[in-house]
Amino acid sequence: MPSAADRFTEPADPPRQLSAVDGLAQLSFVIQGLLEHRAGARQISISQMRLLGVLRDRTPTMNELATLLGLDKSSATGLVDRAERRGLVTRVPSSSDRRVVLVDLTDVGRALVAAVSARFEADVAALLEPLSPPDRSSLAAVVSRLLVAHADAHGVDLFPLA
Amino acid sequence: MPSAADRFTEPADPPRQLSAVDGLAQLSFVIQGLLEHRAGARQISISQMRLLGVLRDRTPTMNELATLLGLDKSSATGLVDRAERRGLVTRVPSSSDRRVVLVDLTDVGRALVAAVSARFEADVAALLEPLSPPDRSSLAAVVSRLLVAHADAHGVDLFPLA
DNA sequence: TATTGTTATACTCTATAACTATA
DNA sequence: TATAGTTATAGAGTATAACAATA
Repeated sequence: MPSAADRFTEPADPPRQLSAVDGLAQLSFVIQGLLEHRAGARQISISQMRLLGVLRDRTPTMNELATLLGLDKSSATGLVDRAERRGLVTRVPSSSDRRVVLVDLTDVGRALVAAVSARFEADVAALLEPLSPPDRSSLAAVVSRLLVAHADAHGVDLFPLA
Repeated sequence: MPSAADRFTEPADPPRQLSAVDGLAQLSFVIQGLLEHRAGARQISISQMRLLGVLRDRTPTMNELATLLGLDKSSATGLVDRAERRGLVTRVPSSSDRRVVLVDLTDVGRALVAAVSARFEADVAALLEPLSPPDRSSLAAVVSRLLVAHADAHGVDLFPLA
């Protein structure tokens, strides 16, 4: 695993051509870093951002939420507790089953996730800016193919922000 | 931010063509998930994995280590404490300055990071398997260009495993 | 009895501030 | 005084196990 951090100690590193494997691995760290930075600017963790992202087009039960985020029920309780304390989400009792709690975005939460997402996507777009339009679209096509193949093979494995 | 998690509730989702921005954002989550999974199989967190990765080709001081990982000194102390308790790293007193502590991988730590890295890289390689060799190498070329441009623009921003 | 959600508890990870020991 | 590292403390995030309320 060649390290980009090597540039820290070897600044004169000649630009080498990375393998697709190494390049994508490094790129994934860069992109996660962009998200962390944009979310952090609003005092939001990646976990909170994923929570808000999931809620953008859903009002799930606590149980469904935990499954969507790949967390234990008790972890979801804590995550929602902290988000609720900050006014980003609300707990709504279900009318049909008194055991069930639904989780919903507040207006503040919705505005926050929209703002962070927009800035993050702009960052990724800026990252892609050195590419020519044809390069960009062939990259999009190749990456789409990878994601579709991966989703087909693993079903429900991918969990981006939302 | 289109969500891959949508496939959870809409399994019949037709394969859509994602934009390069959305595709790369999602792909970064997939790749981070692969790493988390392989590290987790050895009871190792991403933070511990990054620590071990940094130490693969360095024996830094605590201070250097904190800088390399982008952490506060005190966070590095805790990270190294836990790794040392598990026999993955050792603290070595500096011979030239009695305030300084160097951090080194143990053989166990070195074997662990090698094993996890190898499996993770194989996972990424498997992810790329649907691509034809020419597609793979053009992907490698494009991604390399992005990383070089990003490194040039931001200096020391990229922090993969190591 | 089974399910939904919370609570109790414990551990990792991170940060800030104060401290010790060198330099 | 300044630097290297640790400790004290606090909070987020996660998990397991036990629990209460409801079905």
